Amino acid sequence: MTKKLTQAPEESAGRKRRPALRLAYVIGSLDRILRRRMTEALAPLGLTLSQFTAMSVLDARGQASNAQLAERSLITPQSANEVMNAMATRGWITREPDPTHGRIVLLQLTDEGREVLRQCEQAVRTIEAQMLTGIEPDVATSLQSHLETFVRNLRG
Amino acid sequence: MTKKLTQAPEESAGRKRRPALRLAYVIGSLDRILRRRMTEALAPLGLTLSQFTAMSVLDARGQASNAQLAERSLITPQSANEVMNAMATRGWITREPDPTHGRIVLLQLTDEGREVLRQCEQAVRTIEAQMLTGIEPDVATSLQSHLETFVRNLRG
DNA sequence: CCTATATCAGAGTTACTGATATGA
DNA sequence: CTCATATCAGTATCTCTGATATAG
Repeated sequence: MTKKLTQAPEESAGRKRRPALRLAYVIGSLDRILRRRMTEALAPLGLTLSQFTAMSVLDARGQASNAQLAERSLITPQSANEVMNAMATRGWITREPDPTHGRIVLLQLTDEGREVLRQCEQAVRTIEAQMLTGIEPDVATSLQSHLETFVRNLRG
Repeated sequence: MTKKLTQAPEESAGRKRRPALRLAYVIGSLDRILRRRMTEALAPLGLTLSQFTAMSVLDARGQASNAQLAERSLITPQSANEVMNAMATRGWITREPDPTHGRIVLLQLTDEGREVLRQCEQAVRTIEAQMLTGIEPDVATSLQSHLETFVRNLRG
């Protein structure tokens, strides 16, 4: 580590202006490296990060329309549709018309899709474990809770 | 908010399998929404997020070669070069040959570049403030410290 | 000759905006 | 008729890989 990261801004220190690392910058850096690592880890399994995200959301929801999935995944319906096309081609999701609404198509993971997703989660777990080296479990839990608050604050 | 985010996994609950939200997923979500917000906020100022990141790194370093900047910004030298082209065109950075090495070009922010960067940081500050709504300052500090540890763990 | 740096050129990816069709 | 959903098509942006020139 060439440079120590100080968490407290020292703007009052005067001449030796060392711009404080913005929280957004740290999150951005973390995101960047995490995204890269996850993309690498998911590639051998045949998924992009976007696809993994969509599959995770679908797994959490159990069932969803393309519009719902898009909103949850923070992408446009068009993008979600494109991602889901790749998933459907590989037989990882099914598309069935909603019995109560002819236009809506309900998306759902297949058993094979769930299996692939489990493998992906295992790969991601490994990365997370490295990331959390030296962090107490309860600290990690608290941290995740706060990050979820951040997301809510920005969405609201 | 249609669905409350629970932080504790409930896998033992049996049938109602609700996959725990992975920490990576939360970070990814936060990154996604934060990136979008920052991109929107920076657009009126004429910078992309990548450009802002590079400018911030350059400001923190004071002076850097293209190769150094690329490494710090987590992008390739080619991408860094492209980003810096745009910055140089607008007069926000200068490119001077390294007196000790004819091939190396030292990059540095101009006063105008620093001014633009300050405006950008102000815009980003606003987004951060919204994100941190309801969070105690010391908690935010601790959080940032932990996130920096995450980055180190993943880089090492 | 070999390595590192800078930089030009082309390619691939990803998500976006716009437009169209259909069902409630 | 109006709105929501799904989906096709084209576009824009970003970063990467490959290749070239030069300095130590």
